Amino acid sequence: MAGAKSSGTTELPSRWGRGLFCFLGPAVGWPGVEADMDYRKTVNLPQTEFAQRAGLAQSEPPRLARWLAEDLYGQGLARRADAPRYVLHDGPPYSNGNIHMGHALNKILKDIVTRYRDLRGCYAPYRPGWDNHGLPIEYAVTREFEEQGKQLDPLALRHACREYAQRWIDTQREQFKRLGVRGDWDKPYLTMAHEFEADILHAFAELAKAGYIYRGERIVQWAPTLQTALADAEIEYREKAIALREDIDYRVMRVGDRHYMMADYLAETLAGKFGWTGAETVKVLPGSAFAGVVTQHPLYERPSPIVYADYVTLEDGTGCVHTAPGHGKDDFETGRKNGLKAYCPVDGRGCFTPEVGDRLAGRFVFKANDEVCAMLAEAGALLAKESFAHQYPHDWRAHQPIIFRATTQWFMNIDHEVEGSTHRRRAVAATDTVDWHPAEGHDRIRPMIENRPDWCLSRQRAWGVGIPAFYCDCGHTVLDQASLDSVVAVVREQGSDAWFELAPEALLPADYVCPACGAAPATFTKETDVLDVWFDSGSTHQACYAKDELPVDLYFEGSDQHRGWFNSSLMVSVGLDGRAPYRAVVTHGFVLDQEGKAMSKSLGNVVAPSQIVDEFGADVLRLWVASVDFYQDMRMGKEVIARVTDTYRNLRNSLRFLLGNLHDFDPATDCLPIPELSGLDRYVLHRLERLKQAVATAYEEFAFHRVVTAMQAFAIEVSATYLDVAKDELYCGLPWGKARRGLQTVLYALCSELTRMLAPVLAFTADEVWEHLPGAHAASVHLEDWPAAVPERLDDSLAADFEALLAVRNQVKAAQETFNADKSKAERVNPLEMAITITADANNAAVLARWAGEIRALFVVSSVEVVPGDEVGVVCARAAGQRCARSWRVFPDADFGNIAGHETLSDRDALVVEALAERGLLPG
RNA sequence: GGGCUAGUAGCUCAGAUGGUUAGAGCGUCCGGCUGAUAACCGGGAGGUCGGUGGUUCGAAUCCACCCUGGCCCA
Repeated sequence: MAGAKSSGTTELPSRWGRGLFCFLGPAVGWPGVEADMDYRKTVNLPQTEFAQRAGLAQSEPPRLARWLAEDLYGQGLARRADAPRYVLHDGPPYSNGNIHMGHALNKILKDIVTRYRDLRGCYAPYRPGWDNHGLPIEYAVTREFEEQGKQLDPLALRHACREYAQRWIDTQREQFKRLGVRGDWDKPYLTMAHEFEADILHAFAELAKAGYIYRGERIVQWAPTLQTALADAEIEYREKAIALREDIDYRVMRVGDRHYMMADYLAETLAGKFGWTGAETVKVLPGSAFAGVVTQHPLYERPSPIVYADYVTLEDGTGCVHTAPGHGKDDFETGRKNGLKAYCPVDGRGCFTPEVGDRLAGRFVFKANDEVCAMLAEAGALLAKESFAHQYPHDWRAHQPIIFRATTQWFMNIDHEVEGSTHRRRAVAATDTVDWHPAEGHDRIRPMIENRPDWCLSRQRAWGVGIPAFYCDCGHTVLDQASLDSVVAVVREQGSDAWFELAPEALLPADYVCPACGAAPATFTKETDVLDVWFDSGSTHQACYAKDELPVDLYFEGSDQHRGWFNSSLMVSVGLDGRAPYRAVVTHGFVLDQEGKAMSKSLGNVVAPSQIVDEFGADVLRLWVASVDFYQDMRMGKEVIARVTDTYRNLRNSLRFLLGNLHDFDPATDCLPIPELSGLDRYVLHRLERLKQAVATAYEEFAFHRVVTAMQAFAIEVSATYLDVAKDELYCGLPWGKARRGLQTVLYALCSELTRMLAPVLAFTADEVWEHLPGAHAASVHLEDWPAAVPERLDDSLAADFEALLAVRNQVKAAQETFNADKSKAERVNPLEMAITITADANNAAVLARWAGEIRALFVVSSVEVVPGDEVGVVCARAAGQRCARSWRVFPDADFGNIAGHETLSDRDALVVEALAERGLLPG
């Protein structure tokens, strides 16, 4: 209103005066008939600039920009320079694509951890990283160029991949920053950085020197479309009808002049399928009777021995399963047990080689099935064919069926013998020293290490760190200390492109010659495989930390990383340092949709973090992250976010109310010592102290949902049992009086401490609260310390009393409801205007008597009388007396209207108004 | 197909070693307040504890099987 300004503000000495009256309307006569309206202006209502409605989507970006401009992260670390270190090592996301909810969850969880550790006084840096090499990027880039009709040579392809990776790093970096994740965003670690590539190579070189690395024949999962061997992680399984099974087993039957053999159990069924009539059983033999029998291949002049394998079943087929050791993992194992060679007449494109004859040569294996069937039929070896639904492995990029090939690859020997033990046993033992959260994580990774195969490190790709091996014409493979050290040095200088660009003699020491034949490097050829990207990420701890900084305190990733990063890092670390690279590992589950289904593009149920951030703000997303039990899978959807938003608003409003009632409070001069506080004040501080302990424990245990649950429950409880109770004194009491200052002392403690406790989660909002908090404090809540323990606040006997009082209070509330239940609206009595009579047993009566001075306020009624009885009972009535025009409470006649000039006020209120007048603090 | 894991009110979570009518907060409904107001206070309703069958005097808690999800693997 226009008059507000013209009326002016009285020049006042106290903060209180400025705060209270700056908004007052035009001067009004005093006292007068319009007194009711005027008294309203003497009421000390909450004031704060802290908005009720957050508008986070708008307010967060500028706040974030300020943090970054002021290098809040750097400032925070600087103040902890000499503090104990707490290092969380970031698992690098792959630099490809926009971030999804899983990324957001992971980064926010890490941020909560580092912010909490920082608050607790640790030097807790966070250096984000990115995983850059690898097939997905190479594949995407290759396709981009293919669409333009271009094909790149390896070096040009690598450059394009590098640029592509860098673009996504920049995009993801901004997306992560927007979540409020604090860290060294200007100096992330990148696995494609030259130094880093050299470190990866160094890790490989050290393992090679220690004898872990070998080159061997191995069945690999080969993606014909991509023309590469794939890691286990790059395989997915899809249903596909592909199987044709050929036979041998139990019953021998004669049909015409031919004899057949098949599973006895299936014989009748099969006879029907084959349309046999008059087939006679010649003999039934146990499978074991065929040991050593060698058969003739139906198509080629080749023997086919009979072997045993447990994957033969009687569900389908004939009980006789074609086994090709060169083309399947199970087959390969069976072949190995029986000394069979891995025969592999298939090239890298997935096509048959000329070995198999003209009819099949050059044909893609999956398209040759019909031809193979035709050949079998012509040979008289095909009786019937059937299709079966069967899970078959597909590559994860092109989603095409993979094939199995026996090829030459580089490996890490997991059973390498070390110090009288083996690498595998040492790795398993290393997991025993790690704190796994949840504990089942240990049960999950242990069998994976116990059973994992050797690590195939080779990838037939361009975008990666080249495996630094040379081959001499004499047949010798060069991979020794001198050659390795030399290549690492060159790569450290020039990046891993050097491996692809330079000739062998430029990569090797000047005087290097083949150790076997003495030939000069000029005749060497270089290995063309690059390292598996899991080796890159498995080496990050080697690249990011000095030996004396390992192991780091924490790895915190999705539970899929038991097989991934936790595993690969462990392999490298145990190999090089003989121990795990982490002291503790925390894992989280996956983000599902509202119905509990995995999010997928095809289901159309994907919720992107940007959707939540743009509509509700990062703090709401952070609060969601903190409010779920992340050990399990988490659901995300409309209802979930709506509830989180409610929680956010409740917390925000509670803090706002605290701030609003501290507008005239200076903690430096106005705080009261604990003994001078009311019982209820002290009870609330006791509760705050207990909350602080519980919340700290929850943070320590990574149980952030317990942080949120406890804090919200506390906010609700305090709001109903304290803040609501305190309003009369806060608004109407003597502003500088002891009672009100006592309340404010507690309110200040609540605001200051709850905000800091919330800061790791509500990074933005806590910072905003801090701007409005009175008194001296750091510029940002993120430069503060965790609220110190105040043992003097703890008082269990006081707490017991107040818990009893609150139990009585519940009965009072229920009685008040009953009292009004069957009354018309006009007859109902506002609880504040009730006089209640409490019947109480001896124990409760004693407690009520002990706090006689506080129970009227605590029960938020006009008067309380306690009478002895057998059990607690409450009787309600309309209070006798008069309603104060200022405080709206009903006072007994004796306490009302006795102050001249304030006949419509209680004596308490009248005296407050007089006191204000005395100090010249009245409007007008 | 194998390993690990989950399924408690609409939502998010509690519910040692099996034992009174399974709890909390939010939401919902009803009421109050209108001096925290797109707030605040009070009260009520809501659960066959995924299903079935067992063990037991007694099970959300133990066993078996099944269903529906999730991660990893084959």
